[in-house]
Amino acid sequence: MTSGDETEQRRDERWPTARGPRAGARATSRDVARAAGVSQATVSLVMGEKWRGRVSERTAEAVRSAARSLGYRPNLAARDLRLGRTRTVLLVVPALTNEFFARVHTGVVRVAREHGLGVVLYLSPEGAGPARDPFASASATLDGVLASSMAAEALGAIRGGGLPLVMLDSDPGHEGASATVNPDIADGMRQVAEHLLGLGHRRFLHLASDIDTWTFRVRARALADALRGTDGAAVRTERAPLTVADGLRATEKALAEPGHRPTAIVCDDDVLAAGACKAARRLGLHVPADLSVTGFTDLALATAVEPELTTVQLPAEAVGEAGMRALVAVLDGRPPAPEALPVRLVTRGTTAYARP
Amino acid sequence: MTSGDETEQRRDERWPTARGPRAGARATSRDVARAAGVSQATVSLVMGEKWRGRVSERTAEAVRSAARSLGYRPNLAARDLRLGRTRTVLLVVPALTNEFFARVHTGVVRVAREHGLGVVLYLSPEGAGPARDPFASASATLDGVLASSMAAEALGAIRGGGLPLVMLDSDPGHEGASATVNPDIADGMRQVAEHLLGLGHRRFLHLASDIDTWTFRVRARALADALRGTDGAAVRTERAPLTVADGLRATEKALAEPGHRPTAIVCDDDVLAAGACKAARRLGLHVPADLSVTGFTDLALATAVEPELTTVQLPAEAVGEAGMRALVAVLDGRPPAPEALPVRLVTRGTTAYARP
DNA sequence: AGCCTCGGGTTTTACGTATAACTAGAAGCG
DNA sequence: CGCTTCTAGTTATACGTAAAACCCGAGGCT
Repeated sequence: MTSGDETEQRRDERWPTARGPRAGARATSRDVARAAGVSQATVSLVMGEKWRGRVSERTAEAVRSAARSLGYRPNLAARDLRLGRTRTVLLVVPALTNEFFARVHTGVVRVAREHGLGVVLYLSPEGAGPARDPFASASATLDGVLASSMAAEALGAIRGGGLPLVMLDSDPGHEGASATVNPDIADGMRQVAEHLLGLGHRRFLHLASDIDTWTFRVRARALADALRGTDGAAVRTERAPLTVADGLRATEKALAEPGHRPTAIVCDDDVLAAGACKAARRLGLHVPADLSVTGFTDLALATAVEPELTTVQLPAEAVGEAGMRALVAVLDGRPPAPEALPVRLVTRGTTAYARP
Repeated sequence: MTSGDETEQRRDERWPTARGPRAGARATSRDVARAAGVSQATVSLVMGEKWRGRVSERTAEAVRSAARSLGYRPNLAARDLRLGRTRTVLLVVPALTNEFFARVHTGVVRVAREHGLGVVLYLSPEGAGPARDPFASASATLDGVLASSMAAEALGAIRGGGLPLVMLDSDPGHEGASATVNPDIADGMRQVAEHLLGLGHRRFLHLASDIDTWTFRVRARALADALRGTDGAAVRTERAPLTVADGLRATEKALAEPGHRPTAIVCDDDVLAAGACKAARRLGLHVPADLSVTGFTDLALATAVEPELTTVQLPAEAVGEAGMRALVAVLDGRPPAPEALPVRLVTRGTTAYARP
C-alpha cells in the first residue's frame, strides 16, 4: 500500500504524449471543497493564509483536514497563471563547479526557501554559441534576477529583461541593477598588503585573473593603494585564467624573468595560489621561507594543500543570502542600499617573514 | 461581449520596481493573432510544431513574423496548466559544494536543455529538521526525478511521489527506480588494486566513507574481491566523513595503532586521500616513497596538492548526461537498461613501489 | 446528382487557482 | 425603526494556452 492510487499503469490513457500516467490524478481545490462541504473559493482563502477575518476557525479547520486527507497540493502552474507572477527567480553564475558560486547558490536557496521562492539556475557559459537567452532556459516566467558580474556574456540579455536585478560581485554603480551585494574585496586586499608589509615584504608579484570584471579590478586597485605609502614597494602583475595549471605556468614565467625578484606573490584566487606554490617548489624555492604566497576566497583546496594557504576568506554563502534578501526587498518595493560584506584574512602556512 | 476592441492598452514601459500584479505586459498569443489577422487557435497551432497539414505556409509565416515583431514568448504557466505537465525534472543531490555533484548537474542540465526540459534542484541536507518534502521545494509540479543515492534522507519522500525516477550512483536493483546510471566503481577499485599489487603492496589501509550507500559499499567489496587471490594481502578499514580534516584524523589514528603497518592507503575519495597525505607527512613519512595513497573521483583538488594524486577518474558529467537521457527515455515509455559508465585510473605522484 | 474527403481554418472549452463583487444574516446604534 | 457595519461565506470571472469539435468551400468518386 504505498501510494494506493488505483491502477498504477495507466499507459493507455488518451494522452498525446505517452509521458507516464496523467500527472493530474491529484486532488484539486475543488475536490477539497467538496469533501469539506464548502465552496472552492473558501478553500483558496484558507490555503492562502489570507483568511484572517473571512473564514471561521471551525470551517478553516474542516478545510485543512480535508486537504490533508486528500493529500492536496496547490497546482502551481494554475496559481502562477492567475497571479501573473511565478515566485521564481533566476540565478546567473558562470559555473557551479566553481566552489565559490556553489556556496553562493546554497545561500541564495536558503533565503529563497524562507520566502517561498524558487530558484532556477542559468550557467552563463552554456550560451557559448549564438547569443543565448537566459530567460529561455527558465522553465517559467520570472519575478527577478540575481546575477554575478562574472557571468559576463549573459548580462546584455539580462538588462533586456526589464526585471528587478540584483548584481553580485559587481560594481556598486552597475547600470540597470536595483541593488548590489559584494564581499568587501578592497578591504580584503588591504589586509593582505598590511600583513605582507608587516612581514617585511616589498617586492610583489600580483597574480591576477585574466577576466576583467569589477571583483578583480578592485583587487588591483586596492593593492596599489595599500602599497602607495611605502618606500620601495613595487608590484608587477601577471594575468592568468583561474586554474591551478595556469597559475603554475604564469608564476614560472614571471619568476624566470630577470630584474624583479618578488618575495611575495599575491594571488586573486586560491586556485592561482596553489599553482604558484607548485611553481615555486619546482624552481627549488621553499614556501614560505623563500617566498610568501597569498590566496583569495578560502576554497576547500586552501586547506588541502601543504602548507595550507594564507588567504582572504570570502563569505560566499552570506553573499548569496544577502543578495537574495536584497532581491526580496526590491520585489517588495523597498530598494535596499548596496551592501559590502566583511571579509577576513586567514593566516596559515604560506606567509612568513621576508628573507633579508 | 465586454472584450470588445481594447485598443492596445500598452502599459507603457515604466517599470515600477514594485511587484506589480501585471508583471509582464507581455504579448499573448491573442495579441499575435490580432496582429496577424487570424484566430488565437491558429497561433497556437503554428507555435507548436503540430501544424503539418492544418495551416498554410503563407498563414504560418504571417503568424511567425507577427510573433517575432511583438517579441511573443508563450506563457509557460498557462501551457503547463493546459497540458498537465511541466517539462521540468527534479535533481536531488546532497550538495553542489561537492564538486562531483556540481559536475553531474552540469551534465544533467546540458542534456535537459537539448530536450527542452528544465531542471530544478533539491539539496537534500536542506531538510535537516523534520522530514521535508523535496516536492514542496519545486516551483512547479514535476515530470520526473533524478536522484543520487547519497541524498539519503530525501529518498522516502521521493518514492511516495510516484513519478518516473532515475537513480544515480545507486544499487542497480534499487526498488522504485525506473533506471539506474552508475560509474563503474567496482572496475575502478579493481584497477586500483591491480596497480598497487603490481607495485608490490600487500598491506592496505582502506580509508572509507562513513556513509553507507551503494557507491561506497561497492568499493569495499571490489577491493576485497581483488585482493582475495593474492597471498599475504591484508586490508584494514577505517571510516571517516568526507573531508580533508577527517581523512587526516582517521589516518593518524590508524597509523598510530600497532600491528598492521600499511604500505598503501586506498581512499574512497580524493578528499580523504588529501587528508591521508597530510597525515603521512605529519608522521614523517614520505609519499610515495614510504607510503602510497590513492584517491577516487579526480576532483580539481587532486592536481592541486603535491604530489598530485593517483586516483580513479569518475566521469561525473557523463553520469549526469546519461542519467538525464535515461529519464527522457522513461518519460517516452521506453525503459532503458541500467548503465555502468567506464572509469579509469589516472596514475600520478602518490603511488610508487612498495619499500621492501 | 449525392455523398464523402480534405485542406485550412474558427469557435469553444477546460486546465486550477485567486480574488473582486455580491449576499445574507446578525449586530450596533442613535 | 431604518441605517450601517461586520461576519462568513458564495458566485462569477479571468489568467493564456492547447486541442477537440465544428465549419465551409472545393474537389473526387460512384
